[in-house]
This record gives sequence, structure tokens and C-alpha cells, in this order.
Amino acid sequence: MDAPVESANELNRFEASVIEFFCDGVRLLGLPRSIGEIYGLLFVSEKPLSLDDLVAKLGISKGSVSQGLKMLRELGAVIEAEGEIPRRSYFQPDIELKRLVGGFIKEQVRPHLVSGEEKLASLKEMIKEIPKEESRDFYHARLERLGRWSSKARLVLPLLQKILGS
Amino acid sequence: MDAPVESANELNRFEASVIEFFCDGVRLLGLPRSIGEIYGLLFVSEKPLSLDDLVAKLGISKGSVSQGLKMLRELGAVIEAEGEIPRRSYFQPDIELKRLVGGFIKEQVRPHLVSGEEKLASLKEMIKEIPKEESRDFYHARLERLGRWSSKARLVLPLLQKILGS
DNA sequence: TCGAAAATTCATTTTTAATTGAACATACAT
DNA sequence: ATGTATGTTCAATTAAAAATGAATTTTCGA
Repeated sequence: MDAPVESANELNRFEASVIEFFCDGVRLLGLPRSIGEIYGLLFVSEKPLSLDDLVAKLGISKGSVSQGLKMLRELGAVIEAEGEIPRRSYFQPDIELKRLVGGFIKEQVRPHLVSGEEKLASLKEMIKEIPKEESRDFYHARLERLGRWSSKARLVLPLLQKILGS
Repeated sequence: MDAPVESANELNRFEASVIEFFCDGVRLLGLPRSIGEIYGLLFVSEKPLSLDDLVAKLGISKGSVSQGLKMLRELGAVIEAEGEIPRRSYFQPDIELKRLVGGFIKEQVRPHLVSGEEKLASLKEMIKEIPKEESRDFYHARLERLGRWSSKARLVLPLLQKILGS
């Protein structure tokens, strides 16, 4: 019976630093800290971890981990895997930048882009009801500009994914 | 003496909608709502506006507008302009997507990228002190991966700016 | 089909970020 | 130099976002 070299439920200094690194990273993306903690720990772990493993090692609530894993799965940043105990879900990170970025664009960026275009369309409708022609022309020009921004974004996103996939 | 068609200190429906549009936009970038309000109002205004104009029309505090303008100037999203009353600063938006994105990358993205690379370097140092060789190899592989992500980011940012400038 | 383990949900609490506004600083005309 | 208009700062407040954890639902093995 050998004593474990390292407690199952405490982070070593290196793990903690890597997790901190990811926390900084996800904040830049506007995602909650817990997402960075969960992905970070999975990223430095050799074996897949269960929800309870994550709760124990990170010292955060089961609710946070459950919600965090849900979002990470939706983003495609985390995938299910086989683990020690049956009838329990285990997770490991997807570490392909291409897919991480793809998932982020699909889940977080595109929906905003789409709803933005809808709002833009409704703004164009509003213009028609403006009496003063001079103002109408100015507003029209500004909305045209927004439309071009949106087109550029639509052009850039797939290009970005292509570049990252190389 | 003609009555103004529209009060100097109240937003019309169209202006309010455009501002809301920009508020949604800046939230995606992780910037405070007030930034979206200020830039949005400048964007729908035919003439440059002063700090007091913005306070009056947006109904937010002088402090917020002052800080917001400061950040927008640093981002290069807003530039100073001539206005009606002397001895008062007026502002207008820079509406070139190229420069907006450039400013955002320079001020908000690059600093994070740089500090991330510094942290990565210090993580690489930490690895050396890990006794178990097996783990050291695994950790090393993971940090290599992070390094490649960082390189990709460095490659993509200038490319992005180039594409948007066309 | 029952029971217990596993996972999720969501109202409440806690934490973090943004806004406020009064005090302070600056610039400028007289 | 002095007074006034303009603009900034930052401690205190308010608002928004995230985390918690008890209650609930789901999932399987027996």
C-alpha cells in the first residue's frame, strides 16, 4: 500500500500557475473565471477528471463546475472520456487551437453578429420615417458604414479559422 | 428666432436605437456600457459634441463621460475636433474599422499577449524543478502547445489588420 | 421498479466591475 | 494675479455578473 506522492485534492504550485494563466486568458474573452479554472486544470492533468475531481481540486462549488463543464462542452473545448469509476462522466480538454477558436466563434461570436445584423435591418427601416431629408442622408451613410463592418466580419471569421488550422 | 426642431438634450428614437446597438457591440469586447453609449452618440451625431453635450444627451455622469472619452481617445476611436464654443473640447468618432480594430488590438489585446508570454516563460522555468521525469515530459509538451498558440496569435493579428484595411 | 449515486437547476448570496458626484486641478480671459 | 469655466480624479455607491448549495431531476444497477 503506497502513499500517493501527491494528494488527489490539492493543487501543486505548477498546476496552480497554469490555471491562473488560463483564468487570465478567459477573462480576455469575457468568460467567467471558473471556466478558466476548469479548462486549466484539465489542461495540466494527465488523466481525464470527473466533476467531483474538479470540485475537490479547485475548491469551487459543484454548481459552478457543472455549469462550467456545460459551457465548455458547448464550446467544444472539453470532451467526454473514459475514467476509473464506471457510471461517472470524465472529461478531457480539446487542445486543438483550430477547434477552440472555431467553437468560440460559432457559440459566442456568430450569434452576436447575426443579432447585430437583424438590429441593423430594423434601424434601416426606422430611417424611412425620418422627415428631414438632410438627416436621413447622413443616417443612411452611417448605417451603410455599419453594414460594411458587418460584411468585413463575415469575411474575416472563416479566414481566421483557416489560418489557425494550418 | 426659430424653435429648434429637436431638443438639444434628448435622444430621439433612432439615436437611442443606434446607441443600444453599440452598447451590445462593446459588451462583446468586454468594455463598459458607457463606452458604447458615448461612441454610439458620436457616431449618430452630425456635428462634434462636447463633454457637456454627451452628459446632457446621454443622462450619465460627467465622471463616466470623462473617463469614457479618455479610453476612447486612447483606443483611437474618438478624435478631437472643432466646435461651436471656444475654449471647449469637442469630439467626433473615427469610423474607419481598420483603425478601430488596430487600436483595440494595440491597447487591449497585445498587452495581454505580452504578459501571457512572460508567464509562459516563468512556467517553463518551474518545470525544471519537477522531480518526476514522466510528469515533466507531459508538462513540457503542454507548455509547447501554449507556445504554439501564442505564435499563432502573433501571426494572425497583423494579418487581421491587413485584411480589414482593404 | 426501486434506490442510491451523479448531475443539474436556480433562487440566494457573494464578488466584481461600473457609475456617481463632490472635491480637486487646469487653463485661460480679463 | 484673480475668478470662472472646463475637465479630471477617486472614494463611496450602485449595478451586474458569477458562485454557491440545497432542492430537484436524471441515470442506471440490482
